[in-house]
Amino acid sequence: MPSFPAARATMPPLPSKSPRLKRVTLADIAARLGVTKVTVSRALNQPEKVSDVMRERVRECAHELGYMPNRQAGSLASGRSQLIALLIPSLSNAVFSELHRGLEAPLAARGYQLLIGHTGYSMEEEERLIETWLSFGVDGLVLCGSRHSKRAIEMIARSGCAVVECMEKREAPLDMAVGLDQHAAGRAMTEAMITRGHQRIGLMAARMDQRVEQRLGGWQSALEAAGLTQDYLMTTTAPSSVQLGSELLAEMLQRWPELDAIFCCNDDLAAGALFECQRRHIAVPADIALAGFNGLEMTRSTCPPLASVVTPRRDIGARAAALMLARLEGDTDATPSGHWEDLGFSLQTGGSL
Amino acid sequence: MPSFPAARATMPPLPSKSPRLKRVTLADIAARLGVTKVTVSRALNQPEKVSDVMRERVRECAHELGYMPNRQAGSLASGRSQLIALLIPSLSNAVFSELHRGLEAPLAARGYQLLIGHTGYSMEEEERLIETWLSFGVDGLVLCGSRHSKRAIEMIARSGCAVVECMEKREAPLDMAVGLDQHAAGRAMTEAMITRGHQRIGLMAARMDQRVEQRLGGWQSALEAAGLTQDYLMTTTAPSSVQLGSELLAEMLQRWPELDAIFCCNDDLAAGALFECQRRHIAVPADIALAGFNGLEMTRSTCPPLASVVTPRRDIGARAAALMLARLEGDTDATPSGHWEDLGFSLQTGGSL
DNA sequence: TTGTATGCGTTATCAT
DNA sequence: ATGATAACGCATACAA
Repeated sequence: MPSFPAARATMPPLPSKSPRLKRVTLADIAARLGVTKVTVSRALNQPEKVSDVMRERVRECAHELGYMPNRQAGSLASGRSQLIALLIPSLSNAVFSELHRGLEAPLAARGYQLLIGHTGYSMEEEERLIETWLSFGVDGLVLCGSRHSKRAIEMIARSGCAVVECMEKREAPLDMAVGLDQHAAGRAMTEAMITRGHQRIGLMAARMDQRVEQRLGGWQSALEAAGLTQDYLMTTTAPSSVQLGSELLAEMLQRWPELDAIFCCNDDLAAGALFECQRRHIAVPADIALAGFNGLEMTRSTCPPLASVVTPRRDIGARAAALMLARLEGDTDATPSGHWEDLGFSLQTGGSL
Repeated sequence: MPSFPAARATMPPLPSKSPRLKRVTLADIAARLGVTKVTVSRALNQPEKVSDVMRERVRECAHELGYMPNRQAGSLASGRSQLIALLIPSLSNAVFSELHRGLEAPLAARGYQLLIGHTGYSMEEEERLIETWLSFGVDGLVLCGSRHSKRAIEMIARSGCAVVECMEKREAPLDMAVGLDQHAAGRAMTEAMITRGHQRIGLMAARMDQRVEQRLGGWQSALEAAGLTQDYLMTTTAPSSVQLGSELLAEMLQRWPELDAIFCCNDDLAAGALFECQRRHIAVPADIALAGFNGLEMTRSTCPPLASVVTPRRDIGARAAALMLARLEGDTDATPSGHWEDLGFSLQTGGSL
């Protein structure tokens, strides 16, 4: 692996940064225009409450001076920050970036800014982030999953902050919830495999977060209902990756050569398993069937395309945003505390079943 | 694609959320302890400046009351937010999540919180986000790339905010910069293909952001230097995806059946191209060689593993954090405005060359 | 339509 | 080691 040289340098003394000029504030504009700060504030934030000429003069002056509002001051005074924090387990998992996409547009449309925190699948880190964002005065919190530390729950309760819990079925949410039944999804995919005639169906799981455990439960109950063995179970708490999928496949085949299908608890694992099959010239699905979970874009392009459970993560984000907005904009009856929604899922059979 | 039912419900009128109790502030603790707010503030933030007993009494009381500091007020008063914003083009691109990983730990260790904004590869959106975060008083800004709107640059200059520009070589940065020479990287990979004996080397690119264009330039100059044709060029501004890689490969092979190698401007495209080759029973690299860019985890697991340019995005994040911290903590001589670093790259030859 | 007065919760500056 | 006072920049209630 050839490596290419790194370099570093510092440019000749550039014209040093202009000394941090004093911030332009409402008062500056007011002074320049011979009016009071209130008028300026109104001209900018409640334009209808001010005369047309005033409004224009203020705007022009603000632009000229390069005025930039100080939102900390604004939030402090008003008690509302227009900030909503989304806490996700992982940034690199496409599932969460799509959840984020679903949330962002509707929130932005109403003037809310979405903050992202990533917990690394740790409840402690989640607690830390909740504390951080609450102390920055977020108006709302969007969490993943249903398990949170006791202290996190207390802090949230005390703050009175709106909360939507995402991704799982959650019949008694902290506040509101949108998700899908991960257990049912795991069961449905397993049943689909059984329907296709597979009998020795293994399960491969990594990370073992809350949702993976629910999927695993679904796999178990489907097998149990069909009177099939639940012995072919390979789990690890290591982070999921494509490479890990290849490794786990190798290990499972060695331990249980009789396997005729493997349900991988996410698409990365499934892809890795598929690649390993290609390396070993094991035909998928003729020799062994594979399925993943989430239905990421990639699963539709592999050779063959991977079966997967398609989860509506983008819709989940969109609904979470809607609930949050309804709550925040006072439409409180539409979204009482305790409200939850199950957005379902669908099966993509691909070519690997 | 079977679909599974969605459900929604609202639970029976739960014991309604306790009415947002008044926030616990420094003043509450002070009153309870018969001291002033200043003392309480000091006990919590500059423990050494207060007597041992006082410190303990304050801490205990704060805990008892469930005190949570209001950082908006703190920032407003102190002029520093301990907030640093990272603006990335895309959340779903693993390159940026790894950049983020590199940044986060060192910043968190010094008490800074990292904000993430995603621009969708749009300069306008970047400008909007810069405005937003500056108005929230961030102490630092980490940007991707070297092209920013005029207004964005003005706002940054006026704010006096510290800036690190990431990912590209940048010899005259706004403030500081860390990256790699994308042109050189594109050229090096192309040269590696030439060295392997390939003569008709195509390039496949999507999204066409700043860095992709630089890689393309590298490809061109390598071909030019070797006296090879630059005709086999297929670009689209559509977002990159694995599926798109498959489609573009199909189109390129139809147009130029003589191609013996394709340099894909990122790993997703390369993976899609590889899968399409598998579908068509085109041997890689015997019939056609493939290479990607970035060296994502996945490239090491495909069959065969993909050649790729490995970029040190995590290190870039770490260096960016170090520069930012040095600047913010007053160690200003170590990181004068104009400072830049090239962290280099390496080639992973995989099995697809 | 505009202005006055006050408060948001904290930190900074000087004192004591 | 602790306190008094004054910012920080803006929004809100109420008044004119």
